Amino acid sequence: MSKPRVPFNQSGIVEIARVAKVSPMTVSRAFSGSAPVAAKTRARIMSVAEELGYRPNLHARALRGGRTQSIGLLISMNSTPSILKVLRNITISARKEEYVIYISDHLGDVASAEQSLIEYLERHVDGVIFQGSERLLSKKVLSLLAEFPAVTVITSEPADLPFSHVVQDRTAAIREVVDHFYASGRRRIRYLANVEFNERKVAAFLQQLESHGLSDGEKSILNMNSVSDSDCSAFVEALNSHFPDGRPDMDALHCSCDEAAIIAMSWLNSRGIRVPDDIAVVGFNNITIAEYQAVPLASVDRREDEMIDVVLQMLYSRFKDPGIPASRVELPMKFIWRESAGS
Amino acid sequence: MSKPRVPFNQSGIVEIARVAKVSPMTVSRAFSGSAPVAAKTRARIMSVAEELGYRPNLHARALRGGRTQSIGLLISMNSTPSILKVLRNITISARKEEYVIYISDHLGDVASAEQSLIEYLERHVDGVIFQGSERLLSKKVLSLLAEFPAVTVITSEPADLPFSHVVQDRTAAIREVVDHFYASGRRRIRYLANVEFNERKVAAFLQQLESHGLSDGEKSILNMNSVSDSDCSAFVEALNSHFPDGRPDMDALHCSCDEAAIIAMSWLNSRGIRVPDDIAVVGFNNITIAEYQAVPLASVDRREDEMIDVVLQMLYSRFKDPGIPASRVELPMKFIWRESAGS
DNA sequence: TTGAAAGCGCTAACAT
DNA sequence: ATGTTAGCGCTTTCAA
Repeated sequence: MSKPRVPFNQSGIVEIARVAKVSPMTVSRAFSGSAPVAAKTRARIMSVAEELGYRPNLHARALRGGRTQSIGLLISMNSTPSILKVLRNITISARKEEYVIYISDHLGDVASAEQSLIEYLERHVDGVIFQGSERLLSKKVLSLLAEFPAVTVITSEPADLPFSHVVQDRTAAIREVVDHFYASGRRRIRYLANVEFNERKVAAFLQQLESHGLSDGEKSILNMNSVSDSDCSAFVEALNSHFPDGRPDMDALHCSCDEAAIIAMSWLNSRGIRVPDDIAVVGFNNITIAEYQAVPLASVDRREDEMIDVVLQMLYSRFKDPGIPASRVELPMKFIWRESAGS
Repeated sequence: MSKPRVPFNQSGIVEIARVAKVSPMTVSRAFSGSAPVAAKTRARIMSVAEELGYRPNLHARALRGGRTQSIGLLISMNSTPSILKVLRNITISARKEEYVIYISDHLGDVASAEQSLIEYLERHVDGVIFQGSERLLSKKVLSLLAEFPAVTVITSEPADLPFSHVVQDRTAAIREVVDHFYASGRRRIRYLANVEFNERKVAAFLQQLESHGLSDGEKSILNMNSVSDSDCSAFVEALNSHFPDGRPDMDALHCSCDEAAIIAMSWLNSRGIRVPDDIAVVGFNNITIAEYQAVPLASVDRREDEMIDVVLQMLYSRFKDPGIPASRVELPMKFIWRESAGS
């Protein structure tokens, strides 16, 4: 934590002013355009600035009380790989609007989320994009969020939030999957998921089974210990432990992520079980290679592209007019049929 | 761009000092520990701060000339999906050390990289992590990088850089792949890649073929128009256009990414061609599901975990001691054998 | 152990 | 069109 003896900015506005023989204020105006400056003066200022390698100090601007042109992202990078696309698109779009992006992972943990938000507050970001489950929206987190000039929340559970938010409902798609299985004559339908992390999805699945009179109950759920979608060994272990004899008692399998589904298809294939003839398989998240598996994998599309557009629009419109009321957009995920789902 | 009439910090150090009836300096000292403060005074200050909801203004600190506790990341998020793990690990590790992360995508473009670096300079980040090909390291970019107190570069081409850097050499692994194919009796070895984006990899591949006296020359390269690893339709198109009759004239195929390899395996499989018996396949990047394909996919591991450790260590050690000389660590990627590569 | 003064770089507001 | 003043919140330096 040593402090540099030399000031950061060897040539600030004051220095330019001195060399160009004008007042600092005129230099400031020449850069910001906040008031007219004689063309000749401006030219002189610019050439001096150029020569001196002037670079504005954004902290001074921020201290003075203006916008910081920065957005804080608080997300989990341990969920879907598709979060990378989200990140990239937000970064690129924000940069076009001259915003800089801070990134932080809340680790699925309230304390961690709070800490990041406090950090963002101390850095006076203009806005925050928060993605996480309802569980993370503690009272404290909500009150911290309320301190930002602009907030957009991305969540999968319909909540009643005082902020603009996008709801990526997953349950409708899960119901679509169950309905599809049912309509094509499947009756022993199973769901492979980490029950702890997927409470709502599991509940929706079970509920939809019941609506068709298929109440195998807990037997329908194949629990697994995966922590993230890239936790492939957990998927294999789950299959092995649920079906130690390699003869699964089911005719349809929905998985909570495509990675699990792909691995399930391999697992079945190597045991002489045909997909979709013997067992239909549907994944989740619609990762790019799903479509290109030996048997194209049906999945559920998150509609991330639409989501990103909406999120950024929400944020930018609040930047423009802090007075507009919080809005809410629903972007339910969509079942994407492909061969693996069967007829 | 409206300016708030109300100052950001409703209760800064000055306000606390007023209420606690001490000087601002004492409050500052109570927080920073830069000088002893009577226990009783400190307690009073802390309780007032708590009550007032004090939150330090990091811009004021930065303006004063100290560290900003921030690191700028300049990378491409459009290359490997494994960049997400890199991002996540850097973010988490940096947070433990009380650094905040800025993220920016250079889009593979020099102008864009320059702009991001200037932005980071204006925000006085303590350090920069740059990942990109040698092509991006223009004179201007290098001189901008030189302005930061700490820089770490991640590159795949051995370069002579004045900064600490990690070299992720890919060519050694490609040579290993070719050698393996050759050793197992394959003689019609092909490489599926975007030639434009993979010049060095292609060169290494061709060179190694020649070293074995296998000079099919340009015929060995199956060019494709993919822009990124998730560009799956490009992979299919490439296969279709190179082998319109569905009877590929080869016995071994190396692909520039695992996604392409997985798709190639499906493509071959659906044409009755067996992997690895008829054609051996090796991917690149060792994505998590590679191992779990119907035929486990051989690949090349990037050693990202090791890389991240080294990169952060380089940065942190320079934070501690700005005087230490730039270092360089080589982490050549490694061929990972699995069934798809054949005996 | 505490306080007073000064200034980091910038710009709103009020002169001229 | 340009200049002057003042202050954002913090911490270094010097003084008590």
